[in-house]
Amino acid sequence: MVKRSEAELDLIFHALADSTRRGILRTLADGKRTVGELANPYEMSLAAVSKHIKVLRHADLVKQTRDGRLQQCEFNPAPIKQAAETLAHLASFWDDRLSELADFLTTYTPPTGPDKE
Amino acid sequence: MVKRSEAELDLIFHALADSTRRGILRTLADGKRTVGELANPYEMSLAAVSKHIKVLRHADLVKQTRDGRLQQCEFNPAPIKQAAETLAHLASFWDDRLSELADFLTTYTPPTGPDKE
DNA sequence: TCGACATTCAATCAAATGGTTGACAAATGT
DNA sequence: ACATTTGTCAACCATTTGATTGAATGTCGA
Repeated sequence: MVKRSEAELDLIFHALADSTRRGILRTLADGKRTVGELANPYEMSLAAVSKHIKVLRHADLVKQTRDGRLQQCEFNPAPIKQAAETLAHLASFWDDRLSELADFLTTYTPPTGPDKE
Repeated sequence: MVKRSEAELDLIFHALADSTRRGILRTLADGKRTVGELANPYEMSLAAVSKHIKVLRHADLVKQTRDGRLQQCEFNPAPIKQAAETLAHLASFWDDRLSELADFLTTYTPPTGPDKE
């Protein structure tokens, strides 16, 4: 029942509309990663990946914190809920399942990645 | 379990990343509409809305058929399934609910709109 | 057949996107 | 102090997006 603005949904869906960014999110779903670790699999420059991460941050899908000279990125699933609500409402069903979804996501804690806390 | 191409997901999420297009889909979720009916609520030109619908068609979210001199637009929820699967997988849970979702969507028939069949 | 209606197409434009490179900054190691 | 590592920023470029307007297409009704 979160009051979701259309502008937020724009940011979220736009962030998801790129396979590189979805790939980053899939990696982050497994746990925290540094920007460098996230950039490694891709052919493009580090700066390009950094910009993709910035888009994800702007959509609040990724939280980033400095850890020494590393930037630790963490998946934030909360906006996914908004996206899922939108899809669910579009299909106009499933609203009973939605509360479970919301509960799960608000209590979700990502697994720890290969990095040390 | 359908293995979907990243390119398709690009199209689907991109189509969803615009509030006008989401508005059009919400209207269509209620039943068929003509291009003109869909365009009416918006300030922008008919041509602009026509192009938005084209984007939705390209993502296979809308089917369009000619009915006399009218173009009837119909919501196709199947791609929503792919988007939902992606979100579900990102949150890495929920996979048991996914089959219900898939079943629902593949058998889904939209309600009839204010137009006559 | 003529004209009104419904929609698309074509040309155009400003703004946003996604990529590059090089300069910069912050933390660490020697 | 100085160089290295890690990442961001700024400038630049090509392409795409989202909008407009006006012409073109197709269909119906008189």
